[in-house]
Amino acid sequence: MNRDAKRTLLQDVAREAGVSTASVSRVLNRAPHVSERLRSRVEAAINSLGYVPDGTARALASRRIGAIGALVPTLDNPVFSAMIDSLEQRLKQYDCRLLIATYRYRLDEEVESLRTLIQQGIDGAVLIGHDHLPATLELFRRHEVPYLTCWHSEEDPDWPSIGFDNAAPARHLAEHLIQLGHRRFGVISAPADGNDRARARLTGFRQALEAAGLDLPDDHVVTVEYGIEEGAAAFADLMRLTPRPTAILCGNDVLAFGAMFAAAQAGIAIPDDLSITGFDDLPQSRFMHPALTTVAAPSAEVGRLVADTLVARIRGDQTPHRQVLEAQVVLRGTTAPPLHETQPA
Amino acid sequence: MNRDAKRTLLQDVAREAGVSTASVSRVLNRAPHVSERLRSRVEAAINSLGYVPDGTARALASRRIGAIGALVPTLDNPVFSAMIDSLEQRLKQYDCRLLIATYRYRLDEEVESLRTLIQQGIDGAVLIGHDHLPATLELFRRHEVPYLTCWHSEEDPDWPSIGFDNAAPARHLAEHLIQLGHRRFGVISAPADGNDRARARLTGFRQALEAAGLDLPDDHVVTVEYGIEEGAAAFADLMRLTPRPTAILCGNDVLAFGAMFAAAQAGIAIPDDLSITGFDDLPQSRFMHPALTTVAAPSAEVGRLVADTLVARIRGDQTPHRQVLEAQVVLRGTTAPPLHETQPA
DNA sequence: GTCCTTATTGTAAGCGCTTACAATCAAGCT
DNA sequence: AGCTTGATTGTAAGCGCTTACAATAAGGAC
Repeated sequence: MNRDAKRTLLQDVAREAGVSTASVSRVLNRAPHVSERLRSRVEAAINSLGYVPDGTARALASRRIGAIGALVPTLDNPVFSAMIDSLEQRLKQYDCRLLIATYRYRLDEEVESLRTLIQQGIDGAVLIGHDHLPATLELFRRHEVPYLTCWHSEEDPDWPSIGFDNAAPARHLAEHLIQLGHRRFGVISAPADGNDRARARLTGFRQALEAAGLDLPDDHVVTVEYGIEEGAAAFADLMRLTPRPTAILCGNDVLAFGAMFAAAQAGIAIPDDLSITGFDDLPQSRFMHPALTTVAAPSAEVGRLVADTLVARIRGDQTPHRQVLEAQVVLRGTTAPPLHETQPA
Repeated sequence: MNRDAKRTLLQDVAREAGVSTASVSRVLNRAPHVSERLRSRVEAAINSLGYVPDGTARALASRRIGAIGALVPTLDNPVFSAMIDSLEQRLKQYDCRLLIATYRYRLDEEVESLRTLIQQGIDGAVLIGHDHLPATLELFRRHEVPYLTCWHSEEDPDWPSIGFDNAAPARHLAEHLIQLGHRRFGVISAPADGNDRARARLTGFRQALEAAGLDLPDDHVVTVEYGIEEGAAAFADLMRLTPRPTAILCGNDVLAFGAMFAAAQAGIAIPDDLSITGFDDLPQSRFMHPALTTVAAPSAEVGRLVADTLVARIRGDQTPHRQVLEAQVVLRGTTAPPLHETQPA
């Protein structure tokens, strides 16, 4: 922003209205103890001069920035962009802007981005998930920046959170498949390193299998980066196992899309020959053929609640340390009993 | 950010290093005329005190913010979030942060958001598309904020741009279908109001049809909001026409997904009974069954180029007023000759 | 050795606003 | 009328940094 141009300043408004700068500032900030008469005089001056306060000066003097930072692994994943979308819309209602930084699942890059954001000036910040470097916490503490994590539901005194249990719905998904008669499972997971959500989902799958006395050999768990193509490749790997799994649990919908695509290519019928599940419930998941059985991550709700809660924290209000939302299993068309098998038990 | 805690200030660093505040500032800003000896002394002091400069004060004094604003209709559309993702990554290299605001396709909300961003402080801004209210331009001019528009390629002295022609590829898509033998077309378009891209694509479709002497009655163009469901509903409308169109041109991939879904539901085979095209080339489009014929919008490339160009403009460098990228038609499986028709000509 | 340049460094005046504190004033009491 | 009280408004000191300008030091040329 070029300020060489002589802008109208608060001072000019004060002169125009014949009041002090303090009064103008008070009107601007809706402070108490301002008479109607003064207010209207100032407002008239503001309008006639087209005055726009300088946010930078305001921030310096008031120690409030009017913006929060959001650190997300990537915006490429619709599940995050949906969350950010609702977060931003809600923040607007609090007259608060949104600064975004991505770190491509590299926690050290997360720290760096956070450092820059804090230095740049933010009133608060929200992170995704529970996995973070100690340096991250240290930054928040040191600069006394209110913060929140989301998308998980771990209980941790260090990390206030708004999210949902990633393990339980994953377990339910697996239990559902077990109940349908499946005994041999394959899993396609996102890299678990620095990604507690991926780990929790995997844990959920494992819990269900273990409880049913089923085995999940290491080579039945394929870890791949996020992406349809990656999901397809992982699927191909799993199909090379003998005997083949009859159900594939995917760590997210996009991986499941890839698996479904690869299945179609290979002439494997879903769900007759093989069941597949996802996690996230992206908009298109219910429009697939067949529609994807998955878990509905409450993206928009998380975004809204993060906005409300973080703003409250910034104001110094008390807020719950941990807020857990529902992530419902959505049974659709990609899961069915394993038809071509004898079904024991 | 709470500054009640006594932070280390630039002053403290100066005292610790036994130099003036100006010298510290010079070191911080890599200014010329600083001796090695002084530099290292100051750097040592900075490290030992763990000093972090205050971005707000810096912004006020230097008149540089270190952040740009991006105004997008919505992040819910992957095509935009992909662009934003690459924009942010590239900006990081210039040590520049990204402020995001969405306006849900309401141009008056765009103006308001821009006003807030400018007031808050941004060094530059990027808008989507060519349709904007005069007030938007007025804001840029008045506050002398460097700006850019993207995602379109209109030639307009008021609006520097980085994007691609939306009409030409749309025309090519229609021409391709005409060449395949199609004569009766349906169009599913996003609302054209305030959305030049949607209009341009529609224009492209019309040009091709007109050139071929084909008619496109008003009831063959259905306008719906963005969304799979919306696309499906529009498709159903078009299928009620008699005689039915043999090809449906969709304004974007998501609408095409909806159409494909509805077609499957209705037992209409794509592409045998009906051809469908999209626009955007979302990641999943090539993984549909059949894979979607569409136009590849260079999202990531636009993001990168916007970052490079806007930063250059902020620095005062000369940059091209209009940069046009390629948006290639991608022929895939949803388009084929209209089999069940006698093919004239 | 003196004077002029040029490279470094310091001094201090802002950047445009907020806000503690002081001053003012009208209203309510005695 | 004189005093108190509380609501309004003004005064001016910052917020933490950058940078124009002055001052000083260090080379060179004569």
